[in-house]
Amino acid sequence: MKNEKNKLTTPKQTFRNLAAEKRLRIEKALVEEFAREGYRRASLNNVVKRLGIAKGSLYQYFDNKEATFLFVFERFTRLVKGMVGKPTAVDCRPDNFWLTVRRVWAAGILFIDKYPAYYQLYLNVLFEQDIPRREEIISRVRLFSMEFFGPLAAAALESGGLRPEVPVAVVVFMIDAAMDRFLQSYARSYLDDGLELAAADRAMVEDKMDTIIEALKNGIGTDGKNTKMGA
Amino acid sequence: MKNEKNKLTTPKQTFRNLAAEKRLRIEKALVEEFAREGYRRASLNNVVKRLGIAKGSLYQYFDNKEATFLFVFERFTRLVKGMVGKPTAVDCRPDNFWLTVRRVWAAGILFIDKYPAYYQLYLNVLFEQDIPRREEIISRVRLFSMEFFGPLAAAALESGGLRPEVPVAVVVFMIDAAMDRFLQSYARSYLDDGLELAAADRAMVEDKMDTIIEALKNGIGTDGKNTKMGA
DNA sequence: GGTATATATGACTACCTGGTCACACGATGA
DNA sequence: TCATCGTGTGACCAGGTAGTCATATATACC
Repeated sequence: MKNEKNKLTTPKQTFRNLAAEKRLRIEKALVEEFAREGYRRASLNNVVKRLGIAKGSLYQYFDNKEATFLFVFERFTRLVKGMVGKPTAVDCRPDNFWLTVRRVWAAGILFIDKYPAYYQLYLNVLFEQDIPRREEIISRVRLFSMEFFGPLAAAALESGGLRPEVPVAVVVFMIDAAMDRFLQSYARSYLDDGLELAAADRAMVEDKMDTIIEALKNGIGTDGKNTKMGA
Repeated sequence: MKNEKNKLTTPKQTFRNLAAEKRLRIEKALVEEFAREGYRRASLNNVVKRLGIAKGSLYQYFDNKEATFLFVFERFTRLVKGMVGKPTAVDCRPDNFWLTVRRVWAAGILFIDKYPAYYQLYLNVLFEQDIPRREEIISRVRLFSMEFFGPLAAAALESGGLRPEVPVAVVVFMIDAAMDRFLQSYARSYLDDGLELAAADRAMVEDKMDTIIEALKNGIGTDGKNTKMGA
């Protein structure tokens, strides 16, 4: 996990020679365009127009449209790993599994607040077809969550923190499903079914999150009370 | 709920005069195109080319691209309500809440098997921007599920089938989140995190579904055993 | 100054899109 | 035979796209 050399793409030298300020301005314009329009519909004409630079310049920075996209997506994965990796690296011993879940979840909310365009970009990637190197791209994020929660859940199961009759894959599935849907509802109000996250303030959002985590933990039904105690 | 007159759109008379066989051929070509490409990128040029008819003909059947899309989406909602409405209308008394959940869920799986292109179309609608009359369209399906499960869950809560400290909105949220993610994983293997639904046969898929429903009911944790009994 | 190199430019191409429209076709009825 | 009418046609239009390239400009070194 140390070799960061397996990049998706590298901008041209010309781009790397640019002043940091200009580089950031270009990156921002690109991510905004891809976030708003998705990959296919995004227009580099539009990007250069808003940036006030010539079309040819952009092609001196990147080989083609695909390269611009892979560049901003690479930045996205870095931002994600920076925000999710940190709060969980502190203490992720198996006995506080749910604390970790809560922290990752909260980090997701924070990420959306801080980088809404990047999250939008990610959603577009998830559900648009013909994205360049799609499988590779998605697996970089999805499998990150899977590889992250998987071992954690396995350890929690081992130490009796999870019901033994529920397979680890199902545990990860349910947490991921609830978290993803929650964050999607948070970021895109029209996907909200009744939680009304868009209208809620920070404290209310975290409160709803906690309610859901509790419901994941304890279940929402009453008629299946055969909770076997593990270890 | 009886007046079916509030249609999204109506094709032109010319289309309605067509032989049923040709109508179906056109509908099939349209839904396939929208499923594969989403709304914006879908090409009517492509559709007429594959159908072997002239561009002008299509515009004698529909006013514009938007009308073709709304037409196929309308068919989708009808198909959905036909498949989900039926198995649940049989007996949806509050005491078999989980049975209803299971039936709707299974109907979803069946729908994907039977009309994969229509489901794909739906996913595209969910996550693409600038879809014509988007909010109206999404609410027709999303709220269908919400308005359907909401009262059902409220009744189940009333009769003691659900834990009283979990709000109805959270119950609906969790079931919807798990079900949606499950169906998405089933339909699009690249969204599958570890359930491996694409490689599973019918019995295995239903088995995994049941495991998840059980986990929703009873929870996946062991440390929160304060299950109050309601009524 | 001069020269070489790196960067900026925008008109241009080739191609695609949704939509239009003048016309062709064929059947029906007088 | 002529006229009408519903239907089928595809060249055409305006406008969009990704990508190119000869040219202009700025910078750096001598």
